[in-house]
Amino acid sequence: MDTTINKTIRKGSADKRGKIMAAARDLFLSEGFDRSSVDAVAAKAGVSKRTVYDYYGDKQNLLLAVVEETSSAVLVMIEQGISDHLRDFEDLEQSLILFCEQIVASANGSSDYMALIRLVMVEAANLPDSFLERLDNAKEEGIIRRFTEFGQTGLLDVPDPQMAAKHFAALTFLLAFNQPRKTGTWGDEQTKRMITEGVRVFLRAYAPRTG
Amino acid sequence: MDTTINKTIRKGSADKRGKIMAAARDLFLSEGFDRSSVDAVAAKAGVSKRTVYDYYGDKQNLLLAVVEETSSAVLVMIEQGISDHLRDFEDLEQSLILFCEQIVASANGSSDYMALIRLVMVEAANLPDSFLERLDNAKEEGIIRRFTEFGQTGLLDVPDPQMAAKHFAALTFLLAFNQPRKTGTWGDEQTKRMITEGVRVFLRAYAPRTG
DNA sequence: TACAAACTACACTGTACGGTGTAGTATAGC
DNA sequence: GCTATACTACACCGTACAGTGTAGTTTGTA
Repeated sequence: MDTTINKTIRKGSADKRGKIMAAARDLFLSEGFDRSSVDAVAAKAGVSKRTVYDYYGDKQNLLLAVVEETSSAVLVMIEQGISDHLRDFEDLEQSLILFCEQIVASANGSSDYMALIRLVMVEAANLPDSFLERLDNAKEEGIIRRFTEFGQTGLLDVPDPQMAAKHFAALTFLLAFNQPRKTGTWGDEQTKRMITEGVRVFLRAYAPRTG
Repeated sequence: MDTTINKTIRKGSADKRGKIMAAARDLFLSEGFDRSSVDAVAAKAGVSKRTVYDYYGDKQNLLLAVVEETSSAVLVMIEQGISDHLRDFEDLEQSLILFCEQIVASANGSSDYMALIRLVMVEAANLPDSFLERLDNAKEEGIIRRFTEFGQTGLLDVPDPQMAAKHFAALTFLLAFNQPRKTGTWGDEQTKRMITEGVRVFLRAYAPRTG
């Protein structure tokens, strides 16, 4: 989707555009939308404030672009995790753990899932119809597909793959993300243990029935 | 803790104080801290802006009071849910479901857990040392105690009650709260189903070993 | 009724910020 | 060199809002 305003579409450097996006993303995700001034975004991007307005029209539109870009990054990251760990593997438990760890680890970059959710929730009123819902559904899709297959091959007992995906997410990264982080980043030992335990509980509940 | 500023402690109407608190709570939780002006709080409380400042000193301090009050309300609400459903019961599954439904239902009032979490997360930088952590721990305590007992009486197999409490919360209300809500409130059929399924998965994973 | 505390109404200050307008500079293609 | 486009620097406007000061009004109480 094109999020630029009509009046002035700069053709030239997609470079500047990228720098503005990155700066806005960093600031919005860490400081929040209201607390980030356009002046600050411009300064961080190494660009004049006027250029920001020439590219994105107004602050609202910039937010929209940031949310779209970050959503996309999050989805790509999840897809990557699936490719890396849930296509070919030997130990299901170990693979699920690695998958989660990769997701959680990547939340300290341009695809911070939790920061995005927070931003979208707070700013929901000013965003087009339920961005959150779309993101929420899209995020699950890949996992649902894998779980469906696991069900078919008898690796798991999943009568409702969508619900199973929700449960899996809840027990692992959702739990990790909702954990108060002291140091500012995830990835510590406690988080790893939480993921491991979450995966085990999931597998215990969704193990194939042996009867 | 007394959150009033020193200079003028009004003795008279704790009534006004309550009205200001309620107004600030409603506005901060629904609109967010930055988006709520002190003028709006005063108007909603039916009180002059000056009175707000006389009682609470500044906006920051008002936020602090709101967070403390709401935290307290949330904890009381959880304790109430435990008393109502997890002390004496016949069917564990049914009781856990009722417990969760009560928690989720009460999130449309003065003890909106999720709104509080959101507020504290966004405003974390301006709040005393990790309010979030304290709230997070306190919230689990009651549940941990119940699960510990369930473990002792053989109702569940819980080697680590704290982790079990986290898993339970994740599978039920955490999941429900993170669900995008369209209508503005929870409590619909989909939420009920999610709670039911979450409780079942929890019980499947933590059932006593029959071996 | 008299007095003090509680409270309101309101004017006012300072500041931060979204957004615009514009003159001037850099740059690339002709 | 000429010209158009991209961009900066900067002044500027309007507004929203935190917080204060104060004069005057209400209200509880002796």
